[in-house]
Amino acid sequence: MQIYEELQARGLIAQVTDEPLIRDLINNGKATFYIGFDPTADSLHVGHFMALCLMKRLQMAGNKPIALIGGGTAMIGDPSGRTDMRSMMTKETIAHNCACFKTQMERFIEFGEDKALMVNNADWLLDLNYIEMLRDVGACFSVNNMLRAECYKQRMEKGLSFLEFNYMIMQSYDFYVLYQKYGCNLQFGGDDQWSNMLGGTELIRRKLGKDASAMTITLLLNSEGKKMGKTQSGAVWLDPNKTSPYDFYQYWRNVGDADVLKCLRMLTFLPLEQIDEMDKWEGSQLNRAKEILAFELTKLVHGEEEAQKAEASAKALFSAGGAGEIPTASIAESDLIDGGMDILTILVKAGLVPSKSEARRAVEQGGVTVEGEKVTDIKTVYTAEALTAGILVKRGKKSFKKVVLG
RNA sequence: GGGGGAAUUCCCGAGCGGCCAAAGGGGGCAGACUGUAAAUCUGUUGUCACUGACUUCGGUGGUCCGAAUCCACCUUCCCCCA
Repeated sequence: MQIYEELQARGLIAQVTDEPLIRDLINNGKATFYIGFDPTADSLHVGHFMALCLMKRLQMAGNKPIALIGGGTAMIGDPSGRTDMRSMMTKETIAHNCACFKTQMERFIEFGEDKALMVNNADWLLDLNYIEMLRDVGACFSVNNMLRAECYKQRMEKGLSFLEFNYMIMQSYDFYVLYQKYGCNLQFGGDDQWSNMLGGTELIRRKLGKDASAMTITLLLNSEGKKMGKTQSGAVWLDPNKTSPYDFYQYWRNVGDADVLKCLRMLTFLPLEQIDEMDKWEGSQLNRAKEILAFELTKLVHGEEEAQKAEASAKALFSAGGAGEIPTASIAESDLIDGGMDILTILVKAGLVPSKSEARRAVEQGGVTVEGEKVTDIKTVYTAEALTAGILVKRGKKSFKKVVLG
């Protein structure tokens, strides 16, 4: 099975401009492709991870990847898929985010001569002259067509600023620059980028009379049609300081039954035959598939060692017996009152709840356990001795911390 | 440029001088049931020194014994006309 067919079988391909052409390009290693990442946060998240995996897959098939960091486009803000205006980011924030992206990407993709390139569109976008730009490429865009684009449609009701309206032109210009500079003949991106990407192929056709292709990756949606990789507290980050490997593992361990197989196909590098085999599993057997999914992804993102730790912790906590590494929270000696600490303070200090009120509720509702014993009194105090030895505090079914003094 | 409307707690959205920490829904969290799933039911959902106190209703001032509610100015957004 060749790469294009594999991507298709994994359900990764959403839309393509010209299927036979793209198939030929990537199956024969003739593509120089780019994916853009706008530095809107200081860490990559799961959505980016999919794109990086795709880069890797294509690279392994002999194609040349270009990772484009949108230091310039981030100054504008992509309106696609958003119902409200993006808040404008300062130049400093953007620069910082670019640096963070760069270090994270280097862990996944090997950059260097003849391997993969990393470029920043700030390098060409920031110095553009407005009038020249308008005359040069502005004439190639039809406002009528742009307004018909899906990504602007939903913003027509809520309002769309001229600034954001220009995003498509900037992204198209990127493709045009990369085509000329590096012979980049293919663009990848999330499916929400489709119209922006078509803008690029159109621009290249008009300006250079050449054909360039575009292909989008299926957005990872759960069975309810919501984007995956998001929790109530925000995105699932790749940065271990923002989302710990354990939490990362747990996110995937807890995906719904209906989504496991799709995630395995789209996100892991496991052979398709193996995944098809798992497809036959049913009911509680799926738990095994979830474990595999969580382990594989944690391994890809944080390394095998961290994945094993996360898995061991999870097993230790959810099934009796077996000691794994449990996330630890330490308490300072100075926080003790009269040589001890009450349960509410412990919960807050351990980061298991955001406030004492919430800690109180958790205890009152019977959701807090210490060393396997349910805590019923909000005034329960733990002595320094007990804390020095370390106590296992459990809040709800899925949050745990080993709390230790020192 | 002219005219009209809006800004409420995580989100949507009631409230229009005291009975408002603010209805209802969504979401979240916890409990029951389970398979660390889904569905369902129950409780809960500003903070703290929690039968009480404190800080919230875009911002700043003001009226009043008392303001999310009234007034002034400012900021932002939406709609209509040009």
